[in-house]
Amino acid sequence: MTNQLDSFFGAMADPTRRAVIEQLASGPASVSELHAPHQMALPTFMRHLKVLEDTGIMRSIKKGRVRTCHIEAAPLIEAQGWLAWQREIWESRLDNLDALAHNIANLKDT
Amino acid sequence: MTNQLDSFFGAMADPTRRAVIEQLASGPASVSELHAPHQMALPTFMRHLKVLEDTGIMRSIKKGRVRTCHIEAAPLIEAQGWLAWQREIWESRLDNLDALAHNIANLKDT
DNA sequence: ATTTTTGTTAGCAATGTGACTAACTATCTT
DNA sequence: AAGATAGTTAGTCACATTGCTAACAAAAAT
Repeated sequence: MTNQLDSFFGAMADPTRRAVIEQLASGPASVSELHAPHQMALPTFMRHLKVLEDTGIMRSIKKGRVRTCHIEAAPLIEAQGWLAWQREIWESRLDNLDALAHNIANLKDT
Repeated sequence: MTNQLDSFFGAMADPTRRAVIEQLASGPASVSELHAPHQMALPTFMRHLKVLEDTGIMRSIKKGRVRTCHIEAAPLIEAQGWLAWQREIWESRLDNLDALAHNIANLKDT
């Protein structure tokens, strides 16, 4: 029962990592470009990148001394799917309750 | 920059808590009903419920000796929205790349 | 050939997380 | 009134997470 979702949500729980995702969403970037907006020390930041890469949310290749990072679609889609699925279930349930309420109202009217 | 998303994703990072959400999606349930499918000790399980409640994903009321839990829509919607937004951004980017690739192909053809 | 840039490795400290047991309270049931 | 049921509180423990600094390596620029 330990899905991909575990590590995905874990990865997204950190604001720094979400910010990296947001930045990467508009195109690939190098480590230092990604690091620039953040206050923390570079090694600390690298650990965040490692988490993203280990989860499969991000991939990177090193060319010369520059490592370029880019986003990977699959995990985001899976997680969004899970949430959408949950939402569908409880929304249909709410609809049923709503229908039930209407039926009761109609009974009153007749 | 420390949104609701922080605690939301943190809450969803645990399989036990996701299982609770899944169970709650099909209707409210008591603490022991929610606990039943899980091996862990009750106090441990209660902590998971507390996390869900603190995050606003779940709410509960106690009547007599039974505490009944039900799901709360807002945070799930917000998170799904964030993911959808991210996805839109990189999908449009991929579309652009695709269009670019086509243009290049067309240039070759002419 | 130096120096600068870009990233990496190693090791440490503080805090957070998820699990447990034991003991307890409050509410139904009998 | 006694016992069973449902949940709670308190205290402990191991491990993961997130931050740091210092020292290092490899590539590019001068």
